[in-house]
Amino acid sequence: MTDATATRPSIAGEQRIDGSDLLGDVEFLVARVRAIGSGHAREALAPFGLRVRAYAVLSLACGSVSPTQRDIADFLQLDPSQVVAVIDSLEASGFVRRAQHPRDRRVNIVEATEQGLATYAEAREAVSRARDRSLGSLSAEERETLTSLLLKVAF
Amino acid sequence: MTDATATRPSIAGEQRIDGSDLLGDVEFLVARVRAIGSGHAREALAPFGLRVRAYAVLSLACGSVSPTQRDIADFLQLDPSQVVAVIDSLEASGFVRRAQHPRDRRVNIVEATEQGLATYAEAREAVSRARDRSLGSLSAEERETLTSLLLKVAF
DNA sequence: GTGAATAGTTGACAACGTCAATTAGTATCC
DNA sequence: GGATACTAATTGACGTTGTCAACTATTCAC
Repeated sequence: MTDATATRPSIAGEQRIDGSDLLGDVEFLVARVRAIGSGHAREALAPFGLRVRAYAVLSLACGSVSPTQRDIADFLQLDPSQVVAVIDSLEASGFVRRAQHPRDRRVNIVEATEQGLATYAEAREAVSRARDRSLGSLSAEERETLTSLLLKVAF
Repeated sequence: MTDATATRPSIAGEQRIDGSDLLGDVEFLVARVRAIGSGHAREALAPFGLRVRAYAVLSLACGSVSPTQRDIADFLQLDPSQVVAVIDSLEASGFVRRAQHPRDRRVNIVEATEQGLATYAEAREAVSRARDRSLGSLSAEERETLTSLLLKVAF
């Protein structure tokens, strides 16, 4: 009776699931870690009226080079139509604006407004704290290692 | 003209996006890696009539202990109603069946059929090859490290 | 200048996530 | 042993996300 599983009806003598092959499956683990992390990030961003997706776009808009919508779609691996929706909402919130490209009238450049920059600075802190919660089981060195390995896979 | 970016209209003298803070953001990287990985997995699983989600459930059903639907929901972090839908489709395909729990008639035990086991064995290989593509930039040792770090975060 | 390609936009549709309510069965507590 | 609380599975609703095709305006290439 020392086992918390005793009250739940599983099969074969109250034996728990073992995850079989999935526990060694990087893709499964990545999906699970993402679910955990984006859940925390979502909570952290809610007070700012931002979702995870919009935060990522705002982050790009706040970078040193204002991106085009196409840049954003490529970088975030989004369909261009999704970028439209996110920027519509960010623009409605007053965080970014669409500006003309100097030499190509097809192109929109997404610039952060003052308000967008200020909000991003705060949101960034909140996300950072959320990250600390998600990665609490890792040492600083492990975090570093994880980041660099993911970076290799991601690009 | 040696630069492939020269044909695409970006801002500030054809300078590319630098990703700003996102490149050091574990959550962003995880999301991106997941998108890449599940894309490959989806392609690999399509010939079997399986989606990524259904493959994960089938994997559990093919494990040493047949799970209950509740076990599956907990392990995959799904709402119980989503499990219903996935098992409905797996059952319609003849890959699993719902069996009675010996001591609790509320509970369904999800068992793989012969066909389910056979299909899983093949699908597993296909997923493994897809994984090799996704993780091609990592050495075997790095893959091992990545897996164990993700495991620490995931559970 | 004509034809091919690209940026952004709109709309449609399936898949996914979340939540509330229902039904059937089991456990608890008096 | 009977009322009460809890749990497993299911259904249905609703908003979000992912994917795709089509369209317009503009630029590029020959």
